[in-house]
Amino acid sequence: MSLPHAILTALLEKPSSGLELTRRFDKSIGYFWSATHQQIYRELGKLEGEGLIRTLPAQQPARGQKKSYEVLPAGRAELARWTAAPQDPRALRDPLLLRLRAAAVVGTAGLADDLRRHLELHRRQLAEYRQIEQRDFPPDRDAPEDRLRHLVLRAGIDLETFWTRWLTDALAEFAGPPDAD
Amino acid sequence: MSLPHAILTALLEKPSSGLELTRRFDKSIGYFWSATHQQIYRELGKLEGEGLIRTLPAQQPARGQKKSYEVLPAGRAELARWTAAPQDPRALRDPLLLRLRAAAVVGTAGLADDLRRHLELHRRQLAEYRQIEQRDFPPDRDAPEDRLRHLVLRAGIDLETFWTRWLTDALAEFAGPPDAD
DNA sequence: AGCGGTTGTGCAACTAGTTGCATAAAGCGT
DNA sequence: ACGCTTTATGCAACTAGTTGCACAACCGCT
Repeated sequence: MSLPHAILTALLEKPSSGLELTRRFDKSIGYFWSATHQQIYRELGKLEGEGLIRTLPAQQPARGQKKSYEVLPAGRAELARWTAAPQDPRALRDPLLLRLRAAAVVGTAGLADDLRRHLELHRRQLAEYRQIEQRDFPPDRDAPEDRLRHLVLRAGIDLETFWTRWLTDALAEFAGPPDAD
Repeated sequence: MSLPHAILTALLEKPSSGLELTRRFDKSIGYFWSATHQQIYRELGKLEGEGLIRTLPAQQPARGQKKSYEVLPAGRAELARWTAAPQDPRALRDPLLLRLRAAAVVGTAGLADDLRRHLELHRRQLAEYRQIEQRDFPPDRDAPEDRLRHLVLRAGIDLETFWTRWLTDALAEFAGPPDAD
């Protein structure tokens, strides 16, 4: 139930066409709620049908022609409602942890390489987040709503930090003590 | 593509019926890969059809009667293959972060209560993990495959620690500076 | 003018996961 | 022997997300 609200948020930040949204979902909002262009186009149609958004006037185009959307008052209200509504925290669900658990049963052969690759990817993501932090959230001025966005970015940074540390530990476990038996 | 492998891992650790698996998925493996009994029954049928598991002999029961499964050599091989195969890290996807981002646009009214609730839930989960750690992984002896399982549990502990800290920060953000405008 | 890449929108079919319900057997109290 | 609860398996229908492809318009090149 999150995708429509992700789109509403993105559209409130700036009215956009489907493709523009898709691009923006490749960064920013997409960092913690990714979506394909397919999902986005479908959801835009649905939201329009529900009267939460509308195409910017001065256009009624067909295929292959740009179509920009903006949020209607009903859409903003729905987003506010959703934001305030209680929701259960999402359960942790990670295939990598599952793989480690499986490796405890069938052995760790061939795993270390992929862990190293993951480590590298998480390091890169972390570096990207830090760069965004420096660019968008300089230490001094901090508008009230920027503080919230900064908080979200900090979550991303801390999570990537966790993964790099954890993967480093895991690899040490593999390389370090191959004795013990 | 993870559920079948989660089931294979669980069955290798101990042959079980569908219901027993469901219960075990409410803890242990389910802590990082949850599944409903529906998914499990369906997947068991599929895995049996593919010759990766079989019902324990001495039973050919119907509805309402227990049916236990064990992993066949082909199943173990498939699990080993999957464990060693490279996989991309799963993208972060969390509705709570989305909500904070939405709140930056439509306001934080009504949010703090639910954040407090989340904080409490994460604290509880953390306490539960720590208890399991004490029970199952005493500081001295550590069998080779227990080290891997311990590593996975540490990931859970660190992630819950992250969430409790982050939620505490977020709440401080709400309560602390209601000035600024 | 015509070809080829890029931009932009979208359908169809699939996989994964969830929810609600049906059904059967076994244990237990009376 | 009867009904009630618990244990156990499963079907059907749904929502969410992914993948592969089609198609139209536009832009630039030659």
